[in-house]
Amino acid sequence: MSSQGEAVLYCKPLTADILIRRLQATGRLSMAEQEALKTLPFHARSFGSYETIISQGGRSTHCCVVLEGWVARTKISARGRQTILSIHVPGDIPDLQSLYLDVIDHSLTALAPTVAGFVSHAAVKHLIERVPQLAATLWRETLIDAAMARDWVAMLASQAAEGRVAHLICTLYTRLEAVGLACGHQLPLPLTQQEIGEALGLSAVHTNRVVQRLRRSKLLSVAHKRVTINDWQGLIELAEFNASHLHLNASEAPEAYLQ
Amino acid sequence: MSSQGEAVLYCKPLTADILIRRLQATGRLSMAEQEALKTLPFHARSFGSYETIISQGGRSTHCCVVLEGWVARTKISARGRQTILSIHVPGDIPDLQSLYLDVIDHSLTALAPTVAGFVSHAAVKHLIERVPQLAATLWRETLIDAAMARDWVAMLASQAAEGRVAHLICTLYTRLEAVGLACGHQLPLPLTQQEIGEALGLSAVHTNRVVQRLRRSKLLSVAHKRVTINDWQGLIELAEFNASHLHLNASEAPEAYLQ
DNA sequence: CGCGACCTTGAAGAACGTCAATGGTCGTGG
DNA sequence: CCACGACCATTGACGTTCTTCAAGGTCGCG
Repeated sequence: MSSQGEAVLYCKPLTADILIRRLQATGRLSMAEQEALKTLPFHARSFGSYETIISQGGRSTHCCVVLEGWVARTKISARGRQTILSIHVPGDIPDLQSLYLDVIDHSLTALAPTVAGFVSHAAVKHLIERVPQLAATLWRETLIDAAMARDWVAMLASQAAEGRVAHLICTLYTRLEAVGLACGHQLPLPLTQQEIGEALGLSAVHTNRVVQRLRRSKLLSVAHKRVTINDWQGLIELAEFNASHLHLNASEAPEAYLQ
Repeated sequence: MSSQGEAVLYCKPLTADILIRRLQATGRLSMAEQEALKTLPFHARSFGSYETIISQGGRSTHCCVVLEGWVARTKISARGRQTILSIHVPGDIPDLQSLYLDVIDHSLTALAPTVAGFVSHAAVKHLIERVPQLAATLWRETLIDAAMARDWVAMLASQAAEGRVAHLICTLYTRLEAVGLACGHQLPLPLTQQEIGEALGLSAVHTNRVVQRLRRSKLLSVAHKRVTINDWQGLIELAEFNASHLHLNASEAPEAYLQ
């Protein structure tokens, strides 16, 4: 864990907030659970773009919650080529699995200036003993993470480049909206086309051409690291996107639910 | 759940055996856990090739353990094309996630004559209340499943056709070996080339050509639905395969662990 | 024997990768 | 304020990989 800024906080309202907001979006938290979460002691730490948050191969003693910014699970192949396995936004806990799997098989990298909160495994384990219902909630969270990975597999195996890019935009929008970080079919997107390619298994050049095609066909537009979706329905159809695997409560992400 | 044969059994030694063998391969089960697992009541049921075990979109009340045969998670896209999300062998619990996610976002299909054991969610939940350590064990099992999905993502995003086929063979061999269903670099493989293609995002024709190339380069040979790996090290390098994401105990799967 | 399921082959074209060069934008230092 | 460099998006040309269509071939099984 490399570091820039650092501070110990007993859950600034704001930071506990995003985690609770996320867990509320995929389930129902009892008051007891919310109170318990607010007692979780964690360190907050800032990372610059491309800084490594956790490195592959290590053993970790803490779980990391994304508080602000963008994080990717990355893996570097033997041939030195980087792959992005998943992309995480505030409220996600991208290494919750480290609670029970000691060796980390991928790195966590900041894709933009990011603030992450670190909670020790011991604290989490103590918490779920004290509030057993939270064990189910957190387990469920890892199951949703797995469902997202399977959805990603389906996208890679069944879609050509255009559908993949469309799918990426659809998921990111839906997930950001669920935690209140996007609305009105607009979303921030700090990724470079190179990185989008690394996530989708495409070259940067081809990614560029595909993005241009999506713009020309009026599905979306891009400006200043923000994407505007001009034709949500069209994008969903192209992507064959179905948000059900995100297991969001019905109130959020309206359109995506109408199959 | 369609059905052929059916029988209620209180854990035939043989069937509890494969599940325990699998859980032993990825962790350590205490005697208490083993005893508890043996009390789990389940139905066994047989399925013919291509029969659907659980259909997408339904809600499930049971978890399904593969006792014999081959099972795939499948998804049918809007364009009617089937994708295989993952492949499961005896000892796997391919829908353990249904315990906390009520809507199933994929189907389970038998790829060969298969026997599956069904355990009600209620029974599992009762079990993990009684033996809390089993909750961690089963949670961990779902985390390994997620790690496998991420590995699959990395393979699809970073590998060309030859590497993908090599990777598939490497994982299947390692996993079968872990439960004692393969050894000596030979494994049963009932999948058609069409299905291998559906799993790897390739057309059946191209899959065929790639398999031929692997045979001509002496990496493996195929006969009577059995694959013989002639050059394990070469196959691993081509596949960039690393078994660490399977989290098997070091004693199993020897070579794959070096590197 | 004949049928069906699967594997194999060829040919043409679409999708995608690589290499290399150009242009745009932004922040920084002079 | 301008020049510069860094980083990113964009473009063209060319080669490779992969898909699709269509037509055999092989093997096991009724």
